[in-house]
Amino acid sequence: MKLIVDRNEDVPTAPSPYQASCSTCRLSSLCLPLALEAAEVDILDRIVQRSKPLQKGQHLYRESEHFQSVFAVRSGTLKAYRTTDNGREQVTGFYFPGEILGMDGIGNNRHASSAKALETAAVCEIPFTALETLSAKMPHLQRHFFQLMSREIAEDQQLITLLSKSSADARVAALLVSISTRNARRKLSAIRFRLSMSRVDIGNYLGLTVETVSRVFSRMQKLGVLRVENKEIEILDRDALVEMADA
Amino acid sequence: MKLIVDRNEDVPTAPSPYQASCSTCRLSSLCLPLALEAAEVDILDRIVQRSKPLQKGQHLYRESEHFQSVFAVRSGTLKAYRTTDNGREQVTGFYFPGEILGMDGIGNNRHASSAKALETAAVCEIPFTALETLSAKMPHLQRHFFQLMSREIAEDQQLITLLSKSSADARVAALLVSISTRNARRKLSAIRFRLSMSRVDIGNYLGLTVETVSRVFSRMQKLGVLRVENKEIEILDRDALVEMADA
DNA sequence: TTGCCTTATTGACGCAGGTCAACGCCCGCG
DNA sequence: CGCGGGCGTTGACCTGCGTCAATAAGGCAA
Repeated sequence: MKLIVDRNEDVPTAPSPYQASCSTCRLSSLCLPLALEAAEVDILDRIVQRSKPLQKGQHLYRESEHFQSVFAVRSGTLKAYRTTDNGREQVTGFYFPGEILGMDGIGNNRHASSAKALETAAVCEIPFTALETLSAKMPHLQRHFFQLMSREIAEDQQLITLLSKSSADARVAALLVSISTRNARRKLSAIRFRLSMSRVDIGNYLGLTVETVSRVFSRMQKLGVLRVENKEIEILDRDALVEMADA
Repeated sequence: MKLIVDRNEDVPTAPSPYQASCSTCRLSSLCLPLALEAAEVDILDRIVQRSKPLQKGQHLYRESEHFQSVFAVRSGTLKAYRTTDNGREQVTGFYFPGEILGMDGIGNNRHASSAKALETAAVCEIPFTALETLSAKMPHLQRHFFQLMSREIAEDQQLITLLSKSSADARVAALLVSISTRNARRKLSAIRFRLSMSRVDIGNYLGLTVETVSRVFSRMQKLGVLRVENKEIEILDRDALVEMADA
């Protein structure tokens, strides 16, 4: 019985602006504005909606809901997941600040996955029809959005390869390298960070059980590759980790 | 030493037209023209290039090659695959007539995978910059292409789920159901067809060994779900197959 | 602070599917 | 038309990871 919690899971629709604009956003160099000129950013800015932060556990959207917007993460982390016919969950991705999610909903006007905040998180909502209209007028934007979608495809293919061919050690190593790299892009430490997702989520994403994930962490710690303290991770030997990731 | 074969693997660049136009193509209802009006199809037509068919084993493009075009399959089957750092191959998809491949190359102007003909195959080449230009002018086309990419993402996510959560039986069942459904879309038999890919390719795609694929086929045959005769497949109990696909 | 509940770790054991090996059957080539 | 090499099937055995279970360690509520 999670009635109380469920009641709390709706997406907030507060209208007030929570941040000035894309042009002042410190993530603009990684996000949608990336390829745009100042004047264009201002126009983009007008269609972007900002709302009050999501609390941990709140949904941004749910699978099979009507698709209307894609979202850029401003702060916090979200996970995307889908529910299989037989009721199990599959985490399909983790999204960090500067990254775009929701693009899997364009194809059928329905979200193909659900998105949930793993911690308090703020997002920018980008109504898709407006983005389309704008894209037709701004070639850079159109191109950039095609590229973002293409990269999502390429990343999914990498995950497919990982799931299809790699050992438990390699999978965990690959995830850690990925998080480390993405942190670096955001000018955060590539060697020390806090995992915002649970072991269950990690296991689910990587096609492993919690127990296996836990054992891999322990093993890597014993080998001196990592220091693990609950959710805090320190990468002691990045080369070894990269090595493990493709074994 | 496969020198002779390799010399034969280059993409043909013959200039002569191998088919009249998109408007007369019997696949136009599934392919890019899908969302377009007659006049628009004619314009699209002008950028599409047709060339001489690929022979079995020939590459359409190779991983990390400069990206220039996406391709629509006109006849035959192709497989897309990537090579991992440690040299193994991962098949990321099979492409049948009416389907588009190569979209994973847009992100970095480099093909993220290789594509190879599994049998004699004809494709239409769609130069991407021209497609972009056209998209900016034809909202239907832009929208349709966004949708195609989005669906590719959603399909990859389904494969991720399959690889992450399903048994060998379920994986094979899911592939057969997928082929069956796609055949139906093309007005071909959904219950009897010829597998254009080898058992190795199937196993590779599904994250299984050849031996396991073979055993699953035998098992399904014994259960009366399939009739397997070399590459010829007959689905005897589609419901059972669908059932198995999400177990 | 205490207490409860969720999350993580560790161990013992079993099994689905990988590995290794042998063999049969297509099919293309001479 | 016969022969050779890849492709597919089947069997026997092995192993990495899942499963089950017990315990520990956070973390949030009151």
